[in-house]
Amino acid sequence: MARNAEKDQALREKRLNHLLDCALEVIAVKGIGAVSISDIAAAAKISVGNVYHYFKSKDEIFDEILKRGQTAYGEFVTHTASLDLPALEKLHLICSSWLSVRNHWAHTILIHSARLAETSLPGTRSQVTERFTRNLLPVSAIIEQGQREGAVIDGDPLELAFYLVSLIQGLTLQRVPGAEVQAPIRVDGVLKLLDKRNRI
Amino acid sequence: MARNAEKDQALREKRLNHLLDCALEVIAVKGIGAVSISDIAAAAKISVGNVYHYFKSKDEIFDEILKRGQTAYGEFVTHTASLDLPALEKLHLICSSWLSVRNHWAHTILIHSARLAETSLPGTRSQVTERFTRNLLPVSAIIEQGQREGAVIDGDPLELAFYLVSLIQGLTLQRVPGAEVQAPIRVDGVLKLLDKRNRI
Amino acid sequence: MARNAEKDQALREKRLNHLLDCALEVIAVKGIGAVSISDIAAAAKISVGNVYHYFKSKDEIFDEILKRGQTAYGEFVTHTASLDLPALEKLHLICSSWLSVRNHWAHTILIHSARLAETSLPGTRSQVTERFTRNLLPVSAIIEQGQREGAVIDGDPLELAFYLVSLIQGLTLQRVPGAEVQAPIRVDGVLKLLDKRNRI
Amino acid sequence: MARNAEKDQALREKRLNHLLDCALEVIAVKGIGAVSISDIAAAAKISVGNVYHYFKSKDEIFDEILKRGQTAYGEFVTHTASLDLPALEKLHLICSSWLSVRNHWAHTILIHSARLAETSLPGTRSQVTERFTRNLLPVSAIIEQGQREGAVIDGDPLELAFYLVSLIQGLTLQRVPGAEVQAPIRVDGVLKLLDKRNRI
DNA sequence: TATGAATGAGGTTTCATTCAT
DNA sequence: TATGAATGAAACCTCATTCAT
Repeated sequence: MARNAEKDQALREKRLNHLLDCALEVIAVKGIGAVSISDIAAAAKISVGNVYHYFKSKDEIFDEILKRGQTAYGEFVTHTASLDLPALEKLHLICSSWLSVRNHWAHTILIHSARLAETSLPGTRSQVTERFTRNLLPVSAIIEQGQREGAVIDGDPLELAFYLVSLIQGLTLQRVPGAEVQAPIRVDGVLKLLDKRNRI
Repeated sequence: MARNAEKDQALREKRLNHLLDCALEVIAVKGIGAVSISDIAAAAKISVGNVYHYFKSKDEIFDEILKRGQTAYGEFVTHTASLDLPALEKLHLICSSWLSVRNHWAHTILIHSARLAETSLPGTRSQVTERFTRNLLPVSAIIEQGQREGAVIDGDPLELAFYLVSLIQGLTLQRVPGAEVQAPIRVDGVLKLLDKRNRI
Repeated sequence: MARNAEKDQALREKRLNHLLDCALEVIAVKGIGAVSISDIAAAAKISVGNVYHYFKSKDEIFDEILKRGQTAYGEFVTHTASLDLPALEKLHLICSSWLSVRNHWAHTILIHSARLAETSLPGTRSQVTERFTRNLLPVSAIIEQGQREGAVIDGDPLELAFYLVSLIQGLTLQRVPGAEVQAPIRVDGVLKLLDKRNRI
Repeated sequence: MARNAEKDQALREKRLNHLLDCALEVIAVKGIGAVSISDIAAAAKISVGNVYHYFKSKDEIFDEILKRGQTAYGEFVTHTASLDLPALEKLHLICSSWLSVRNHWAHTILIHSARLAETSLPGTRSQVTERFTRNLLPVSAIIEQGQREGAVIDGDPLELAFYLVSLIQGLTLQRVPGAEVQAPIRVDGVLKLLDKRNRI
């Protein structure tokens, strides 16, 4: 009668991921701050009380979403950096992915909300920031590659990476549904800011 | 007529401004979303109920702060644009002002929070966005001037202005107290992204 | 320089009456319970604080309005009773006045609201009831006259008066603006309930 | 599945009804307008917050009580109308029930309060009035029967029903605890107003 | 008398979290 | 695990009344 412990664990993992997916979805729709536990529970079609069998608190849910999102982004950037491509093409891949996928949008919102809010879990903010900083490194490496290729303007690669990512995030925030700034956002346009060649 | 109507009005105006200043201050410290009316009242050293003699609702307070901040910024940018200076120097003035003054920081936070939150006042979000868009125009004019001077890279001036402002805002958000990204933010570095000459 | 004390008193009386008129008006529009002191002050175009120079409390205002209304009604009924007319014509006068004049409507509402609410002034309810009961007497006298004339059905005159007035009040309540019952209210119809002759 | 869904639902229904009963009780004692959610919660011996698990707002509670009361009254009147009895006896049943049962009294108060107050739920007032009007129909039918029997005076049956019900309600309002009018209320006396025979 | 700012108590409502089943 | 009722703290807001001018 006893279940396989391993299988149980896998099942739990799966439900947990489902819960986080639903939470992110509902955050994207209602906006963080307006999202309650019961919203999340309803989205995942489980009961309010049951949410607490998977997470200790609401903040832990947000923490987990952030961790997942930033980790996935970090892996994507690291992988992109390792490709055999010119630097500008790599950056193009990264920027267009970031600006196009809806989940990235929600994550950006969450990252900034987590920073802006007085979240109760003390570590959240510093962890978010730390992961953010760590994720700058692959981008910085790409930029360094671009400088070696003569394709990217001079300057401290980490600083430039920081500017690029901040710009992308800034642009993402201009696209909040219901408050879209009416100005074009084009990846090519953004990358020209770093492009050394077409200036002269 | 034991009171002077004109003086009363001036007094009211003064107290109202004081209240808004205190509110911005406390928002800057605690972060919007964590700020309650009683926080604001305590900061201004008046009672909670009295706040409602000056504003109909919490949202109206935020609206007013936003309006004041964006209007002041708009005037500053417009004035800067009208100076008799090279474009890059004008941009330098704007960026360093924006990145250095603490109030600007709080305003940026507020602007984004107003967008991210499901605020009840229906017009808030669109008004914020509209003012934001309008404030792009003087920056765009400066960039156009810079292109005529051969100092700024080619491209649609409004688009470039949008990128510049989004970048500044993105950077501002990386400086939330308690979550500062450990990477340098230098106005000169930022402006090199637009600088045509020192690339070649 | 000193004003004439008598004139002062008259002026005060006049302002006081104006205040009460305005209060009744605004109660009629907004409904009691939704009316605040500041509503009344605004209607009378004086300041909130100044209201308290004329009345000790909100309840006292209501008390006074009720007293004025019930007293005026009592005088009207007493006067009507003293006329040299058949009883049914007297009743017709009373009923049509009651059902047609708007102020009467507001007074009826007030009377019942005063009873339904836990008003703080302890005497209010009993005073309202006492005046109500006293005002039944002239109506009762008219009914007695009608019985002597053979025009009104048999029965204790006071009891019949009580029924008639309760009926009028009940009908008045069916005419609250925004919730009017769609059924005809005709004085002739009402009086047929008391009419002895046209039945047989 | 540690719980039984069907049983849960029944339990909820039961608690909900209990809550409404307690609310009506406390309204009857304190008068509507003086009743707060915490009064209702205390009467039902649950916490304030928990009230909101059953009703979205205070107004919804009032709506629900009104609906229950008017519906029950409508069923009672309809049932009475269908009995095999002389019309006057049917009317006697209805009037004495209405005048004697305490709950009816509280309901009448509520009905009128709902009309007098600027309630926030927009439909409340019109719904109350609509149900009131619909509930006139069975009474009207009884009166028509009485006219065929030669027992009830002539006139539009609906109009007479309206008068009768308004009278009953008017009398009910004279019995507010603490403000009882000292005059007899006798069902026989009331019905004589409609009685054709004992006049001549 | 006249003003309206100021207060403070009280009301409604929301919601993260706990708990009995 | 799973449920959703229950709690309690905290938020927003209203308003009768007082008070300094």
